[in-house]
Amino acid sequence: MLELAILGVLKEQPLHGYELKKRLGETLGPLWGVSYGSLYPALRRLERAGAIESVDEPRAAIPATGSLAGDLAAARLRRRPKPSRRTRKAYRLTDRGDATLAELLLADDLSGDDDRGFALKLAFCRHLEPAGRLELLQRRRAALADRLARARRTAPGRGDRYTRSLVEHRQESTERDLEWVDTLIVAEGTERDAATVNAQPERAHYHQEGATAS
Amino acid sequence: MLELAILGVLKEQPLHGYELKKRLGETLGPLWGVSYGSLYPALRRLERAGAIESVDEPRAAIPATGSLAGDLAAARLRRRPKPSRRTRKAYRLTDRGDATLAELLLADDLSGDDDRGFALKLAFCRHLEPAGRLELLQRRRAALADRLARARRTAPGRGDRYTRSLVEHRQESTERDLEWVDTLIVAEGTERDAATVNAQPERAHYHQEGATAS
DNA sequence: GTCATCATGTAAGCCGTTACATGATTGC
DNA sequence: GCAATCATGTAACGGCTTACATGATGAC
Repeated sequence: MLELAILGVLKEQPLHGYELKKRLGETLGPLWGVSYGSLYPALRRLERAGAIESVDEPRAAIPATGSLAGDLAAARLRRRPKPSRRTRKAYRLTDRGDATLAELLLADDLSGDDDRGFALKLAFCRHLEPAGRLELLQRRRAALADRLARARRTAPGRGDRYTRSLVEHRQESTERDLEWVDTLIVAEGTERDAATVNAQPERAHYHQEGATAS
Repeated sequence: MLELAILGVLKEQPLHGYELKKRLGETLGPLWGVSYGSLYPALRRLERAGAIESVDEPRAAIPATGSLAGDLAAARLRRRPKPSRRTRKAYRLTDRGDATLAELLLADDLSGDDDRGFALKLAFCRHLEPAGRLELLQRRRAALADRLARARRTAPGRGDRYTRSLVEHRQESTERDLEWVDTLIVAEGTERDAATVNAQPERAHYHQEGATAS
């Protein structure tokens, strides 16, 4: 999970550990506070695995992608009078790392079951092609539906007042989660239709064809 | 957390590890699947700490509390023709374990922040006196309110479509959690009032709740 | 007598944490 | 020069999991 988060953030721009941690804290929010004790070892692991590489001269590595934050970071790294600064290693995603990211995003593991895992994947799923994104959402949907079915199957009267209320509340939460994922799936579909229409403007009225092969 | 769960279950009746695991699976539901690899060491720790003690002859230890499951377990343990069965150690909560349970339920630790921790405590908070229960609920309320305030303070437009939707959904969930805890707090208040009323039996026609005292 | 289940345990590992140690850069 | 911050790392531990090893009991 950590590695997925790291690759996801580095996909957008090269960063060094310290700033990476801050960025993770921002984007994942209160959802996950990564610590240095796990971050730096993870970076080394990823580097050894060839998923990321350190760039000693970040000014040459950042071609002003148009990302505001990226440009700011690049500027910050640039504006140093002395070319010392031997510490502070920025890491950049390699092609292999890019593949690894896609792989991790599609992995069966913590997609449907683990709530935090799904949130994490969703936060980075923009780096996935539409089909993969849809699959991720549908796996989640299936897991939630299953959880809900299980919850409904168990006898409703068990436990004391508190446990009953807890179970009931959790079930409602699951129902809402399911509805939410459904809206995401629908949005994904209309998004794809819009893209199709944009690609072939003159044949917009033929949009029956399924493209369901998964 | 494991120890809290174990003590909470054993508070109701003595059980041996195997059945304890099943019971945990039932009451905590899909929320938590404990494994033997953590359960048995935890039992030994608790025994060394004096919080629980093993009862070799469970038939003498279960005085038919009226609990259906308890009686069934006792019957199961009773109906063996040969008095062998040296394996299978049932554990019973000691007075010290009782105190430990109350302590763990009131600990600041995972009450407000950790969702799973709160759920776990709520599932066993019936073993707490009303004041402690109220405090638990209010700590949770405070944590949720804080989380919500933080979520509202951050700029709403950040991130891509998926991240925005995720953040929004999480915020709504937190709002619902907060409302739910509020209803629990209110119920706690009316419960206390009802208890006061019950102390004066001429008002018995107010009895909303059936046999809540375990 | 053998198979499923009940039952207890150990070993290794995973994935993260906290606490600590260290050093560079910047602002005053 | 000194403090605050930036920045990287290590060591020890925590809590739980999986996989494995072992054995008793009961049903057929």
